[in-house]
Amino acid sequence: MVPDDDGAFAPATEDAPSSSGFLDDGKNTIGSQLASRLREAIISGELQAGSKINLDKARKTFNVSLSPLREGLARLISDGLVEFEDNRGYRVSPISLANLEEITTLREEFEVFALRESMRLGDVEWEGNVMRALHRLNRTERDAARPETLERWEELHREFHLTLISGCGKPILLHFCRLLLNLNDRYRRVFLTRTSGDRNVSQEHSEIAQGAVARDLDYSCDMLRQHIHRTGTNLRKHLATKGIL
Amino acid sequence: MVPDDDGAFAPATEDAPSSSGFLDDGKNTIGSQLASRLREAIISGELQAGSKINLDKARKTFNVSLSPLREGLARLISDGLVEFEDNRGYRVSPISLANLEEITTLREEFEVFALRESMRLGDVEWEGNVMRALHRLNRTERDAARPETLERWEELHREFHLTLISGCGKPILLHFCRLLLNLNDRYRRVFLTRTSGDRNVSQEHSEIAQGAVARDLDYSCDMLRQHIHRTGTNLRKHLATKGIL
DNA sequence: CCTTGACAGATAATCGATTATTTTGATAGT
DNA sequence: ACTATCAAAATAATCGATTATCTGTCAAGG
Repeated sequence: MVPDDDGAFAPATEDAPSSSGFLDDGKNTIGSQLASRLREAIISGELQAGSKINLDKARKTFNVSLSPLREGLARLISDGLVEFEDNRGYRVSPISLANLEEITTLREEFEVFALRESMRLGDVEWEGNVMRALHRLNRTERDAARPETLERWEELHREFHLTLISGCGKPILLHFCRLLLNLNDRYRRVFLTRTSGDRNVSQEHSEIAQGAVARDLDYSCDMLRQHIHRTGTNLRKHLATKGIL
Repeated sequence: MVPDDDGAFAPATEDAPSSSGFLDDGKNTIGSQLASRLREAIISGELQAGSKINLDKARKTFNVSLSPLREGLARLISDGLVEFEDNRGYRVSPISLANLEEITTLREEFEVFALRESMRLGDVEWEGNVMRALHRLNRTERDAARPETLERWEELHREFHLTLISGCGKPILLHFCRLLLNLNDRYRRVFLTRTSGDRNVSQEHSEIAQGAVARDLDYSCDMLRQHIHRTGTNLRKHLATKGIL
């Protein structure tokens, strides 16, 4: 018997760390694979926000049948990246200033709460994971000229933020945070190819992580909140610049 | 009748006040209808927590084909009521002490936050809705001997809590709260047929609502937090009594 | 005994075709 | 011109059958 399953919202077995992939990495069914491909397509902006998803075209594009296509789309609904209406089909969730602002606010609220809980409850392994995630992130160059570096950086950045709060022992909360991070990343991927000049993001991450493993609750939480807030502000500016309502 | 969740994080399509329902209330496709029936079956405990959902049996029970069945189940995954694993199928999300405790904690955190935002941002219409929801709830008898009254009460209770926070102007947050309320209601439906003797729940609701429309932020939030906390404590006791691990 | 592997039955995933619903576009009446 | 109406086309939903995967059982070999 497995000791404990994590109730609702299990950690969604994320992609295996490329290196030691002897454990079957999920992604078995066509539906799953589609979900991944579509998720990437949406977050990267390849599929435009707000646009309708025509099932027939999608079916041909991906060379699959309706069933797995719907299956995949259904998962993206859980992720908040796709919306659905009976008899009207699916569409990519629209973006808006209000939506971005809500995401930022909720991240400040929940991610910070989750960090606090992690610091309160996290064990040594959690600390180790945080430091590793930080190191890997800071060692990765982010060159706007080479898209593949951006993609890699995004992945590690996401991983860092999730690791930071992974010690909180609250699967549902983690699920919510993962969701918000997804939603947020779409804005960054689409609107921010480079960091604003007046920020040293690496250092921000370091400060948060150092504070976290040192269990300096107030400091670390405050840093994280500011980090999230700054990103939100930057994104808002870029959204305005590129003329989104 | 409260229309069930609108798929993704839709901008809070205002629920039609039960009376004037001349507008087609959704529930069009078989998939949607199934989702509702299954949701009710799970929350009411008819489908036991943790149990496997055999597609073939379910297909026969409900007299439908696989496609809409999967469709319906997919929505319950978004609701956190069903879990899924590739090639292993679906199962009703298990319950546990840890799960209940997390739900309670998160409700205290999120729902209170949403209430505060509602008081900060809600307009007069919101106030009216709150008072109406309170009135309807308090006017409804809850008789453990007659299950239909319990069901009705649950519906109005859920409606009250959602209305209370409906003024916050944050669709994603509302979605999260609705989800948590769903998960929480399952515990209450299964384990609490009557209110603990030392509580006057009607009065608790009244105090919260009165404070809310009076914009007494600290008071109302405090009352709500205690309200949620007490329910959590009661449920925990009953869980223990009935011998759940 | 315990492990390993192969078979068979159960179950989930997918497909191609069919049915239902919505949208579009043309036509007739005011 | 403007709206209403209806048929045709586009699109979504569903079905029944087929294929793929998993799970349990049992026999052979260690």
